[in-house]
Amino acid sequence: MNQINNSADEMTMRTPIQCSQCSMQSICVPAGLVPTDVEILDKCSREPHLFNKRNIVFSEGQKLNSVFAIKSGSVKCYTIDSNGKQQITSFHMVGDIVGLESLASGSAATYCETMETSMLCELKLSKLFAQELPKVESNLLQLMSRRLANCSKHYLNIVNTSAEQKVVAFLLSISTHMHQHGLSRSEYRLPMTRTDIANYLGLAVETVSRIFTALKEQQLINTEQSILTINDFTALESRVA
Amino acid sequence: MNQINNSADEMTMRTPIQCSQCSMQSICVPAGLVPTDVEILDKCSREPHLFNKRNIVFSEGQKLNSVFAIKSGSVKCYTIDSNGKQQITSFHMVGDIVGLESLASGSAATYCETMETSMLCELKLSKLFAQELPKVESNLLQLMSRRLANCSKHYLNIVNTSAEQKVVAFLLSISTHMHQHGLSRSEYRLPMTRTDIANYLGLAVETVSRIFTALKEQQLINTEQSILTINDFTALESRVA
DNA sequence: ACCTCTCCTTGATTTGCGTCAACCTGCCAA
DNA sequence: TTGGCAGGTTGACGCAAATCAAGGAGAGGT
Repeated sequence: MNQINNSADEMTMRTPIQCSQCSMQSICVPAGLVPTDVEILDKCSREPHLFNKRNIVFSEGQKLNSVFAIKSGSVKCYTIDSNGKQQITSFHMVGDIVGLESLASGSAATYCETMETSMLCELKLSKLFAQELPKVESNLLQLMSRRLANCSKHYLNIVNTSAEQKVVAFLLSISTHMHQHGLSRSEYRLPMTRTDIANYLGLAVETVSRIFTALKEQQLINTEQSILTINDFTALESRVA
Repeated sequence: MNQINNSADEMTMRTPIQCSQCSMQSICVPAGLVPTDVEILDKCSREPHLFNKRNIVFSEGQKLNSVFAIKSGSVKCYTIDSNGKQQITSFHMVGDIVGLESLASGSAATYCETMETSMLCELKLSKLFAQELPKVESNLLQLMSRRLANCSKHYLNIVNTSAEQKVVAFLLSISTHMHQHGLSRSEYRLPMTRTDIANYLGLAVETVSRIFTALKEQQLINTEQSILTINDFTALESRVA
């Protein structure tokens, strides 16, 4: 998996290319996707873009009349505050749709940057809405409703919890996401750096690092390279309760 | 304003009644509402409910095929975690729509409780979607998109800021909401208790109280009863930057 | 080979805020 | 009148996590 990404990183194209995966719709949609996501991903107009690691998909304030479906890879969304400090607002991985917050204003609310080589499908809103598909809006509504619910959930993880609880809840939430998308929930790649995690959770890097080592010492998790393995779900879940 | 609420508090009806405001649509919609809100509020089926202070509008997990538009008053949404602790996820005031998070799952994601005597219009989703109105979904989409954006904003206020910044940002965000709804941005009622604010912001009550006194000592704000007055916007805004 | 840069880790020290405790006020009921 | 209760304020103290500091490992460039 790492190797695939690394070799792909060496390609430097940023312009839209024909996506080999997307020529086959059946492969395009990961197994286990929830129905709504499938339906929206199916609307993918077969113009997937390949983005290199650390490429900007869109910038804060940029006029934006599309959303992006993540076919592979992962992105982080962040704002830059008045002091120039980056604040990550969300991570998105395979199966996610990015840019929903921009729908109302017509301009992007955050920067969106790939954390690794990624493939995104641009979904033009005009097409989505104007086309024959009457159910897309309902699907989008469902998607956003779920996103709002997730937002509250993340919020709960942030407010009134210890640093350890935040990190554990974070790892478990990714695990859940992976599982929902038909991937292993006990072993997955963590595409983001400790610095990114710390930023996202409102902690210092050092704190995140210390918690990772503590969890490893307790044999609850393992990390090799960027692969995270969860050894004991029940123990972890009891920490966040 | 307080008097009106107090007298209304003495009424103990919880069942739907004819809303005197709603019989006049023009009064029903507060001046200054953003267009989307107006359009959705107009769909209000003229069956506003009067809720007493501290009434439950809906409960977590409850089957829910409606959203609620707040005509007057205010509510708090909260979850109860496994330890029985209440965690407030959002406050909503006049002009807001509550229950959007429940749209996908069909059951309420949080409890919703009035903080004062309030009038809410129930908007049945079946009606909204089945009816002639083709634009409602788009409007709802816009609304949810904006809500998502707000969610991120609140998140930014919570992560990586001092207790003072959280409180100041909180006060300013309410000020903005009031202003958007045609009310005074420099003087408004704070319907929630210090305990609620602390819970919402992830702080201790004592901390919130100390910050209020500090801000008062610096002449930045004033509080009499539950009326909050903002004396110096620029000074406050510089604190959160 | 060497340097630089990013990412991660660990230790020592400091501090912001939570916790505990006490007290005041206003409201309601007996 | 008294007592109970909820909400708010203030002070003293302790701790969890930020900050400061240093060093190691790996990747990439010259």
